[in-house]
Formats: sequence, C-alpha cells, structure tokens
Amino acid sequence: MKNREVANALRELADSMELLGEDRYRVANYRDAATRVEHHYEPIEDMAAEHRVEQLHGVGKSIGAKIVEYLDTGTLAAIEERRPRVPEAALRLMQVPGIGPRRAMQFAQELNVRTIGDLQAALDSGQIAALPRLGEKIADALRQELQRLDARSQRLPLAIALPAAEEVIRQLQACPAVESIAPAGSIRRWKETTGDIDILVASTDPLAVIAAFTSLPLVKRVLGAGDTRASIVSVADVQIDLRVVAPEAIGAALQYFTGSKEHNVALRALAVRKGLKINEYGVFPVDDDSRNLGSRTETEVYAAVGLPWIPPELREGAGELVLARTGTLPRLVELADIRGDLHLHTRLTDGSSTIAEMVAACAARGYEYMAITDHSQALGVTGGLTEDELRVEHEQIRALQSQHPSMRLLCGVEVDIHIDERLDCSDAFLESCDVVVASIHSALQKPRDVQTSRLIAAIENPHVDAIAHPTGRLLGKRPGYEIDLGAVLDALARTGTAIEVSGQPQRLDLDADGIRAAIDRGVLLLLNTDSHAADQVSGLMRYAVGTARRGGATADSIVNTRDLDGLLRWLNR
DNA sequence: GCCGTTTTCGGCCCGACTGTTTTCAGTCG
Repeated sequence: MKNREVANALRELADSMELLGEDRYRVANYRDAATRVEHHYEPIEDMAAEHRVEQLHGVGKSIGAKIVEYLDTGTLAAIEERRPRVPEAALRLMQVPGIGPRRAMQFAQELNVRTIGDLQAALDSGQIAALPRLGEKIADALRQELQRLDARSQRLPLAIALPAAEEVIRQLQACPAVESIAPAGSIRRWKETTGDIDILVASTDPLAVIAAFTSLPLVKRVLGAGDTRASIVSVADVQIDLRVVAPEAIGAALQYFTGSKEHNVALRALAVRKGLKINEYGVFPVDDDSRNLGSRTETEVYAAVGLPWIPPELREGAGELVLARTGTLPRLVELADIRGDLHLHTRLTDGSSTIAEMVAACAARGYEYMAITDHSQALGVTGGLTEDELRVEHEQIRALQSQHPSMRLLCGVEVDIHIDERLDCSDAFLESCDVVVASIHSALQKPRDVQTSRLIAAIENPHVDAIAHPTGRLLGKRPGYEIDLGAVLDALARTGTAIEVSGQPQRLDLDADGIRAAIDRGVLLLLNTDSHAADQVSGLMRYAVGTARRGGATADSIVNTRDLDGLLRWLNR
C-alpha cells in the first residue's frame, strides 16, 4: 500500500511549486489529489496497474500520469527539475506556522537558513526582524511557534479535542453576552483527528465574548484577538479559535466554519452557477449584497441553493452535493439507534471493572442487550483467559441475568487470531459462546498477504461473528498492520460476518473510508466501545456512531441497531 | 491542473487579522 508515499510525493511537488510562485490553483489541485490518494482504501498501485487512478476525484490525466511515474521510478521528474531552484530548507521552513512560501524562500535565500536551528539563530541575532516588512513582533511570534512546534505537529485525537471544546463551551456559557455556542470545524464533522478547536458563538456583544474567552483560566497565551474572532493556546498546548457572529447570521456562520474546505468550495461553485454568493454572513445574489437569502439556520443556507440540509459528517467534498441534489442523502444512524454493545472487557483480563459493574453500566444506558468478551489466553499481557476460565466467567454472567429482566446478557470472547491463522479457542468452545469477536494482536509487522489471510481464515470460521478493530491502528502511535481491505470485505459479505467500528478513542477502527467501502459491498457493521471500564460504556459509543456517520452508515447497515430478536437471528445465522 | 444541473473554457471561497506600513503583503482558516 503506497498511498501515503505517493501522497507525500504529490505534496512535495505542490510545496515546490508554491515556493516558486507557480499558479496557486495548480498547487491546490496537487494537494487535493494527494489527500484523495492518501484516504482511498485501495492500494494506489493496484489502481495504477488497472489504469484507473483517474477514477479518484481530483486526479486527471496529468496527475494520473505522475502517480504512475512515481510508482514506476520512485520519483517525479517535475520535482527533480525544480529541485535546483527550491532550497531544501525552504520546504522545511514552511512547516512552521507563520512561515508561508514567501518568507520560507526569503529566509533560505537571503539569510542562508538551512535548518530549524539556523532559523532559531537568525531570530536570536535579529537578522529576521531586520528584513523588510518584518519586525520584532513577527520574530517573537516565530520564536514562540518554534517552541511549540513538536506539540503542534501532532494532530489531536477527537476524543481529546471534543471534551476540551465541551469544557470551553461550558465555561463560556456563564458569560451573559453568549446567546448560543457550539463547536464547529472538524470536530463537528467528527473527524478522527483535529489540528485545532473551532468554537462559534452568537452574540450581539462580541467584544464581551472575546474578553471572556481570552481571560478563561485555561488560557496560556493569546495568539490574537479582534472584533469577531480570537485564538488562544490552552494550558494543554491546544489551539482554540473562537468566532463571534450576530445571532441572525449564526446559520450561515455555522455552515461556513464547519467546512470542510472542500465541501465549501464545491458548495460555493454550485451557488455561483445559480448567480449566488455564499459567505459567513449569508447567501446573496452576486449583484445585490443587501438581499440576504438565508443565514438564520444552516437549513436556510442550503435551501437558498436548492439543497436539503447536509449532515456535517458528510461534508468532505466527496460527492455529498450530488446526493443532496438528487435527494439520495442517507438517513445516518443516530446514537439513539444503538441497542447494545458486544465488545466489553472486565477486570478478569485487562479491564478495571467487575462483570456486575459492566452489566450495570449497560443497563443504566438502557441497552436491550450486551456481551462480555474478555480476551482469550494467547494475549498474556492482558491476562487472557483459558477456555475453562472463560466458562466460569460465562456462568457468572448468566447468574446476573435474573437481575436484569429488560436486558439480555450475552456470553462471549475476544478470540486472538494466531500468526498461523488458527484461532486461540477450540471450535467446540466458540460454539458455546453467544458472541465471538476475533482480532489480531500479535505479529503486527507481517506483510499484507499474511494479515489478510489471517483475517479471512477467522472470517470463514462459522462461529466468528465479527472482526474487531480490523486494521489495528492506534491514532498517533502506529498506522496499523496492512490488509487487503477489499478481499477482507468480500469474505465478510460472503459469510454474513460483521466488521467492527470501535469507539475506542485511539482506534476508531474501521475508519470512515473503510466503512464506506464496507457499505458498498453490503458488509454489516457492528458498533462497539471495547470498554475496559464501566465509565467508558456510556461515553465512547458516540465516537463509534460519529465515525459510522462519516462513512455514510444508516441504521440498516448496522447489526446492533436491531432488536434482540433480530440480533439473535443474526448471531444464530 | 481539474471540473462540469448553463461543460470543452472559464473559474477555482474570500474575509479576518497582524504587523508594518500610511495602503498593503503575508498568512491563515
């Protein structure tokens, strides 16, 4: 799978072109194509072999040929021919916030800055501040950015960003000038990681809101503050951007600041074709800024260009406007549709709560069913259980059933898939389980065909109900083992086995792109929390639901939206 | 360089903020 490598090559070309001052639309196009390639679930080399890289939106003849060229030769002539004119250091300097293409070239060429260390030295010696149109304040800002470069380069997992945004919102609600307040940006789209936190406020007194925001206790540093927006760095080194708009424009602002950029570009292009202009204040005829055709709600904004409201999770510029226009937007699954959780651990393995505590947490949430699925014995580090120990656990679970007449307690296991494709439990034992989720926890570095065969072997075992965290990725830590997702999905579809969407904050696995591919092939999804403590049961499911919604999942495509009878029919298929 | 519900050319989001200037360039989202 060379998607990321190809994407990086396209990005390097885009950066080089930008440094050389080439056409900005071409530059944007290379970046867009890089993102599409990176996020596509199929190996780009397979698509290239079958001459269909141009199926990707944003990839045409020229970029398509460059992708093939890179795969064949390991480089791009377009990069090589620019290399003599593009200082290596300038490419690196552009990664520093506050340094764009102009300053990067200026520092590299005029000050001979080669490294981040050189940049630090040039700042300290006053060389930067002495350049035309620069000064002490810009030098200071760059100095501060250098200090937090490492912290910033890591994107924030959603499960950290969202609670942080919710905390800021809770605190700001105490400010009387705040009429309404909501998260916007990638958090509202439930993107798995986020660069910074966007919060939107409706108010008739923006200065009071900005003042309240910039003086919150969690503020470490104010990056900027104007009449309508302010940016701060929190004590946790997270950048938080706040924007304030008039209450009558909150719909337009919410639409604008939720993005994505790609969605908004496409929406604007559609508006222009209808003789309209969209900005954060509303929808206007191109020749008449005084006639606002929609701004109070997002629904008004979309209606003004002839579209139904589009859920934020779908706003990625990946064809959602076509679905909206043709009235074929999916009715996305909602948190309330989820009737149970089939992947839960207890302190008998690596969890921290008792069986009774986990059961009580599910009951408190109003679930119709739940399954305890502790680890099988192979997973030593988690205190995995032998079949005899699992049987004892199952007896303990069944003993609790009478206390919960409205919730069915199911007995299960998370069975490990060995490197030789064997499962860690006997078929006889697996048959005695109500629920079996299978997963890979070992030999993560084995090649793609090995991992794919392991998963397919597990899928073809008639007792396995679902594959848990199918790619094994940990956000910000490791990319996951490589699999041929298409082949795995085909096996799942053939056997009626489900694929998990894990709400574990570091996993969110399967991801949205994979979910889309799964739904296309008719594969059932199973949304679980993989909770290891009772207090995770209620809070983590929303991340699984948000991820599924980004993948376009409806309740129909998810097995644990079914009632108990429907679920049992599937388990006994 | 790519795209298309006005398609084979013309358009591609555009406003806020900052610093350094006195009218604007650079960066960002």
